[in-house]
Amino acid sequence: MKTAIIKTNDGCFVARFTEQGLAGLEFPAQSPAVARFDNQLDSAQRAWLKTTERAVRAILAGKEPAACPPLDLPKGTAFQRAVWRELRHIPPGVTRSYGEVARALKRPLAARAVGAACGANPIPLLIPCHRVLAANRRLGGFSGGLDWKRRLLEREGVSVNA
DNA sequence: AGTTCGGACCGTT
DNA sequence: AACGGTCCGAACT
Repeated sequence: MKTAIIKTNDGCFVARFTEQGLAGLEFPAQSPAVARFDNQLDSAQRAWLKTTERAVRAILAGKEPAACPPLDLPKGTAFQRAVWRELRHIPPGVTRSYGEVARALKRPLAARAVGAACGANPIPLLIPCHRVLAANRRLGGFSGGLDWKRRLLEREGVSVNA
């Protein structure tokens, strides 16, 4: 697993690449105690990095990315991957509730499990878990911090209840 | 209107 | 067996 940095106006994101594709994306750490980075990406990974950079910047601007790198989601359960795949169908500016995602997966009562799967999402932004709100149209939770969730939604033109 | 409370639900560890 | 990025209705203010 190789690590790369993506600089944006909102801070430096951390991207993790395997031989299969992008495996992880981390929000900028408040304490940039960044460990050592072996930036020895191979050529395929360098291409993925550029695609990832453009995709991240697009989403930070509230827009749909033109392209995404291949995603490598090794340690996800079948249910989690089903949730993550469903999330990728939600375009910018659109939100669903945890329960709605559960129903789309034919597990109408699994709203809480959907929330847990969102929390386990290794690639935020590209897998847009920030577009999933509580049923009362309030924010719900977010692993990366609710301020991030609110900010991302605002950039997409979504207004959220206090 | 808004808020709190309790129970029920599901997948993961 | 216990815990969550939940949900809904009921019972409040």
